[in-house]
Amino acid sequence: MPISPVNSQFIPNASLSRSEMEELQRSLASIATFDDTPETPSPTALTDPIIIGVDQAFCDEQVISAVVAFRDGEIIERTYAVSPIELPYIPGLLAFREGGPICDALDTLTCTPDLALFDGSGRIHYRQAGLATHIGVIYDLPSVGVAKSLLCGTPQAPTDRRPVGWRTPIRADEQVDAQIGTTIGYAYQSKQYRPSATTSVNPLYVSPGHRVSAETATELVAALCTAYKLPRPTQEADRYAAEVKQTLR
DNA sequence: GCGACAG
DNA sequence: ATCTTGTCGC
Repeated sequence: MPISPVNSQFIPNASLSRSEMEELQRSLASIATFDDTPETPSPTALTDPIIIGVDQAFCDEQVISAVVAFRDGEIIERTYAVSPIELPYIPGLLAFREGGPICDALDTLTCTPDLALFDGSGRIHYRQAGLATHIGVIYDLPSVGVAKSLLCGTPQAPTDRRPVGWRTPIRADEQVDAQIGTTIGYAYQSKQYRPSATTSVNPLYVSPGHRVSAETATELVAALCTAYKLPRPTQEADRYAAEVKQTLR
């Protein structure tokens, strides 16, 4: 059975004003769940749940939103949607640029995912409403945000030159709409840094999207990071989006 | 005015 | 995100 929007009032509308977008984010953040639920997949039993990775590629005025579904480490479905770009990139409003296209792609998925991984932040966001949280709430689906750089918040410890598996909490600071000190995610070293000093590998910034805790989100990403820096679902979605992009040229 | 800023 | 060749290193 396919998934469908549960909280459709949050489906991104690119024609809203900036303040209206921010207000909608505060509203959806208030109903987001940054804790594990009975339906949250267990990081130590990842053979049964269906996990999807979502990522985008851009081509002129269009966005290719790709979704790759996994079960027991195998790809069971791939789908995508091509949508018009309706908004430029604005830090803090990424969901209004990529969210619509992502919903277009998710609505063509035929399987029923138990968890979604997104390229971008979840709770690590000024209003605790990053892309992963936004889409997770719309479908009421457990979701995790995996960003390659930090949008806001402060790492508890310096993140440079850390060994694989190392992590440190990302704490809310004055620019985050949360009690200062709240753990809103983790920096996670998924790949070894270059001992050569001249080149280094930055950590991933993992945060809860919806219905998952920061700790479980990080454990899930750790379990899904195999050969690459990015977790498999996201890595494959990235590759698939690029593959589709070539087709459109 | 200055600095910061997911993709 | 995207524009882009070679090159250093495991």
